[in-house]
Amino acid sequence: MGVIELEDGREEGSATRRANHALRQMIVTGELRPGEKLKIEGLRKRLDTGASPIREALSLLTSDNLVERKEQRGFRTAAVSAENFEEILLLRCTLEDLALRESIKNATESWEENIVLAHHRMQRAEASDRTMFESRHKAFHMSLLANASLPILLKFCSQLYDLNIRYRYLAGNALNYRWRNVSDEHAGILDAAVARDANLASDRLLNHYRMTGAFLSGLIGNGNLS
Amino acid sequence: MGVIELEDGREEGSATRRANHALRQMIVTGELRPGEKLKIEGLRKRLDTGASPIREALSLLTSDNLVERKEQRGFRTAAVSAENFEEILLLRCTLEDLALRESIKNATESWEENIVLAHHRMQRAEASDRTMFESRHKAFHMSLLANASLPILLKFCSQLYDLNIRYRYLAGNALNYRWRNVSDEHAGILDAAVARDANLASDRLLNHYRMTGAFLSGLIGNGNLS
DNA sequence: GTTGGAAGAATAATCGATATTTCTGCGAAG
DNA sequence: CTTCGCAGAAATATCGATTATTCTTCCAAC
Repeated sequence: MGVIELEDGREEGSATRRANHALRQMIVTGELRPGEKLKIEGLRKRLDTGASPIREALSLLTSDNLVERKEQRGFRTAAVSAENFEEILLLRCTLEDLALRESIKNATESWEENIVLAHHRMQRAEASDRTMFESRHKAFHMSLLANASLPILLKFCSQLYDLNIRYRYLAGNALNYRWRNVSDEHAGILDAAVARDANLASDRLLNHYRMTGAFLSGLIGNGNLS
Repeated sequence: MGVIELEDGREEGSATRRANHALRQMIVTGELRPGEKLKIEGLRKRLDTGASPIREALSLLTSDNLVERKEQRGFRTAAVSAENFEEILLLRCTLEDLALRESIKNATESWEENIVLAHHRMQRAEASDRTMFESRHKAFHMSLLANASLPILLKFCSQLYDLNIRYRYLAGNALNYRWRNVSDEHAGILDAAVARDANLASDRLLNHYRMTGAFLSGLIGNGNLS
């Protein structure tokens, strides 16, 4: 399969897929606020599509814990809370530890090349816009895990990643000043993974999450979100 | 909230919810075979409803890993494989261990009563029909975990439970002869949980899964499914 | 001043029909 | 004998409209 692709091309695919991507992005970035009512008619016009694709996309996002549904009274974006954030952090640490170790256990040359590449792309984007950086940041983290032959686990990790990054967006620019250290942390994780040292890589990865997590927890505790 | 409810009442709710339950049940029990094409028109007539509820339900089940979708060529039930089964087993052991320990950590009197009750109901159903037993078997296992204040984790566990039980249905009646011991295992898990001994409860629970898992793995390896 | 409830508006859920894409089978070319 | 490609058929995806439910407002009764 060679090298992983770069561009996403958000125009391609069915209306349902487009709606799914667009809505996920809007929720994750906080363009749709937590707990906000999601009226079909409004979204239909906003995304210039029919009601069916919107409803299907919302159904998908419901299973991904980004949207909540109440029988006969529609959809709204998932609520946020300190407990929810703590749970996401806990699950990420548990599941990514497992996935990363498995991924390293199966290490291959092409996987190694892919994580180096993903890391490079993330670094290159760091100066430019947030959306691009976040997209590549996710790609980097997922690439670390990608070699675990555990598709369900990877799906859980991807889901949890999206849930987590939403809190980062909600915390807004208060987070920016930390990015310098984060860059070192990423390099450290990459190095350990390339060296195929599972213990070190996992330690660094979990530490990376707990650092950012503790920082975000502080913000959340002070009522800086929703 | 008092005591947990018994009957499910599958007629209530919206068409989408009904379709979701019905399709989930049909896939889990193997009435719809693994990899089988799911044609909207056919299901529409079978469940006597419109295309929209069917599509929404299938979208939900896609996120639950029971249905697979390919762009512009519809839905089919998820494939089964030895690897898939092993992954489900691994994830169940990891996640239920976490959930059970957390549940016991938060132990309360009403939770304790609920697991005793759920266990009793399961035992009472054991002689009667399979569907009823399986429904209560799931209720029992989920009740053990229910006291963990980790809703996302519980959702994952519920999802994995459904994925797992599907293999049990596929293995069919080859499984029946084991139910005698399984009954003892359940009692052991319940006792340990009531005694709030997290280590013992988790050991017994995971052993319970690994026993059934090893047995099923044997059948799967011999090509007895799909 | 508060409560209860009915009429109307808004919205969700569902249906039936259409447009678009994929699948199937058959015949012609190589 | 195989491969290619073009109808015709089948199925998916999507739309627009209808039905059913919930929400809101306002007025009357207490």
